[in-house]
Amino acid sequence: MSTRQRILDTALDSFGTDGVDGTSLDALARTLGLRKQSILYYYPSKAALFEAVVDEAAARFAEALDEVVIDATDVWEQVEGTVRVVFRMATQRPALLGLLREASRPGSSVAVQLTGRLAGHIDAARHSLEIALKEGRVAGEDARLLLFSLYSTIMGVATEVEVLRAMGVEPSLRTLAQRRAELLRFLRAALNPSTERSFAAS
Amino acid sequence: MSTRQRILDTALDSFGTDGVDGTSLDALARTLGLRKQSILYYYPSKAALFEAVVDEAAARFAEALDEVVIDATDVWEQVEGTVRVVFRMATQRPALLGLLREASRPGSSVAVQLTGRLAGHIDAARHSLEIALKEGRVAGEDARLLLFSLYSTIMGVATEVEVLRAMGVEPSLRTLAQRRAELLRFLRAALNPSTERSFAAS
DNA sequence: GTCGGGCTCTACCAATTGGTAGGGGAGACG
DNA sequence: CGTCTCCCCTACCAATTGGTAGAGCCCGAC
Repeated sequence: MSTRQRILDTALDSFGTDGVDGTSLDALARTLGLRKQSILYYYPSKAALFEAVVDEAAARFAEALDEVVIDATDVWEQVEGTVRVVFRMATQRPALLGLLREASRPGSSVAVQLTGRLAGHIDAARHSLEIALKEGRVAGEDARLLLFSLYSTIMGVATEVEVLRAMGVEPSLRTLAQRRAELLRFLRAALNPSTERSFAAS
Repeated sequence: MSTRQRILDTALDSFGTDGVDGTSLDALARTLGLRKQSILYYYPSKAALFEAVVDEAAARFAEALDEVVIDATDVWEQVEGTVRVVFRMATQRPALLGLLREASRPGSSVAVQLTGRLAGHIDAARHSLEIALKEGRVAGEDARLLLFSLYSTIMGVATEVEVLRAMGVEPSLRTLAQRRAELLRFLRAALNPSTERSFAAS
């Protein structure tokens, strides 16, 4: 792999795990077996490197989601596929999800950039949600807000490991399957159109 | 307000907004109209200050949740109340939620501390969920995982402002009410016990 | 008055930060 | 051979980092 790509990869892991502010170019170079100046040769500044890393992460995320969108024939399959993709990432490359979290922090400088790269997928998802809503195949009022709720749930369940611990569940491969099953059940119930308004308080 | 408390408050806002690594003691002191050494007089190190801030945030969060738990007579009211509390914080003190997010980052040194402080509330919530599950009043398999899903959804919807923007919704007071209504509808549907397994794929 | 504790300050410090300037080696190509 | 480009390096920099040492000030108690 080219040095340029190695830097990008290592930076993604480090930024996604320790945060951008928590990662120094020196430390990054050390784990790469390089000097900091070699990093600055490829990327003129730390900010530029971060932007490149965000682009890389967005590209990988989009790429993984593409499989889902292509195969899926309806909304529920898309949700299921997205959960599959996100959970795969959570085990194989948690730093990638951490980086998305880092880049989408309120007030982040790269938030616009990140969301721009994923705009196509977001639009597609919103569109199929809109259709499904109109046809009464899923429950909800606003496709955008529904998509937002779905995203929050999936990403939260996939990444909030410490919260999971707080609930008394130690993260492991065995509990991961359970978590996924429970998440899918949760989402399926939330999208189920047949029961709107049938569950009143108390 | 005492200087000690002022430091704690300002640090909470700064840590919650810019992150711990993104906040220097010098900058913090500057916004306080003090020298950094005055901060270090009250808190012997930045790490100690962070721990104190985490405790403070946990206490405020717990305090706000207490109102909910006291009033609530059933699970759904607790969920509704929690959403109310979290959304109030999201508008009145977003940095507090930001700090919870910061403190619960995977691998965070203060994660144990934070979750310890909230253990009582977590246990109580899990307990009432367990009872409701047993009595068939809510849908689900595992109370802990269900609580985890609920938390992820609520916190995500309340804090992921940039994602919301990506969905095409500009955060404002007007859309906030919509977001909350849609979130409540989403959660209500997800918890609804009457429809388990009635929504198959396709 | 003066003593002492609580509080904030000035003065420093070594280490680390992101970044600049430029040297040198190795291979491609004339 | 020369030289040009690509790549990684050493050397250096000013600014900032968290943290130490200790002086001075205010104020209430004795």
